[in-house]
Amino acid sequence: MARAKESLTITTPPGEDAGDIGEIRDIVGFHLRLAHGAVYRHFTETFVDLGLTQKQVSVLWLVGDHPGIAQTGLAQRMRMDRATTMAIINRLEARSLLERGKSETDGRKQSLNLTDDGRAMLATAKEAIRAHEEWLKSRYTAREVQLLIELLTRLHE
Amino acid sequence: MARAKESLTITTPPGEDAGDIGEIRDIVGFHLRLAHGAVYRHFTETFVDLGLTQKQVSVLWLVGDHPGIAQTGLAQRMRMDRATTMAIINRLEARSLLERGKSETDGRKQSLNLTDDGRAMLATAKEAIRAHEEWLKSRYTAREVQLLIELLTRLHE
DNA sequence: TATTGTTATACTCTATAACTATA
DNA sequence: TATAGTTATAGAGTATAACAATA
Repeated sequence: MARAKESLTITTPPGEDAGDIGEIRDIVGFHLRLAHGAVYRHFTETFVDLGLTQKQVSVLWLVGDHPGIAQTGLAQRMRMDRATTMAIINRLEARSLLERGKSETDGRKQSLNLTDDGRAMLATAKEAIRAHEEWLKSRYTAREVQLLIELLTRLHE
Repeated sequence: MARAKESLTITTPPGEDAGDIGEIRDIVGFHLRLAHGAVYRHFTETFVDLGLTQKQVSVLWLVGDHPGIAQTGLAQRMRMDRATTMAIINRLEARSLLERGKSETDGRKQSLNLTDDGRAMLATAKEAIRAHEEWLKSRYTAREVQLLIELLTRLHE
């Protein structure tokens, strides 16, 4: 396992005990967090006019693709718990972008659907996503994009 | 550009307008967010006993590697603004894991250093990080790990 | 003027716990 | 008993704005 590659400044600082596992630059989780943060910031800039967050766009998109989906269905696809899902659905419903209905097959479940405003918003959001993704993909070849998606998928599947 | 690969259920749902840019599964940002979330959750489980977050561990690590670093130095390395950095430093200082001092060369800057408790905590945290990283890397070959780091680095450099 | 630290403020995400209604 | 939704609560990260001290 490669380590201490391209060290920035100090490799063995004073006061370092045992348990040294190398440079922070060798930690995958560190790069994942920085990369996520960078993409999150660019996303926020792109979407500041629409007033939508990453999560909200994902929910709109999934509800658009799966009309009548229940909140638990969303939670599973987005790896969120019920309370977090509630908070996001509440905000989108308050803005009249989607609406809750009762499921016909299971009285416990909700049936989520986009409103006309929600569909229009989703179409606009997808255009913004396209620009955002172009910015993101501009640093990769098409093959590298596929590779990155495959590697990332292994982390959340 | 490949699209509509391994579609889950509905590929062309009713009510879909123009501006369709493909499946949400083709969006790099979507996978990046899910992957980050999965790693974040595992990290939280690993660190629940220590009571440290990703950001807090990263800050301890960087301060340990760069004794006397200023808050702006931390902010640059972690891509945070000053206010966010303050909030994290405040929590760590309140737990006596690091301490603020005045810089000798620039009266505006702070000089951050770990306390003895902070060094001990960092050593423990690095052990936990090692286990966390092994869990993460278990799904990759060594070459894929290097590749993933390189691809992620292009997003935040 | 620019930089650094600080404080105040606000929003989002995340998670836990407890409650209600339904299966 | 288990599942789905709901509500309340809390902590953490993120960002903006305004201010004081220093360069």
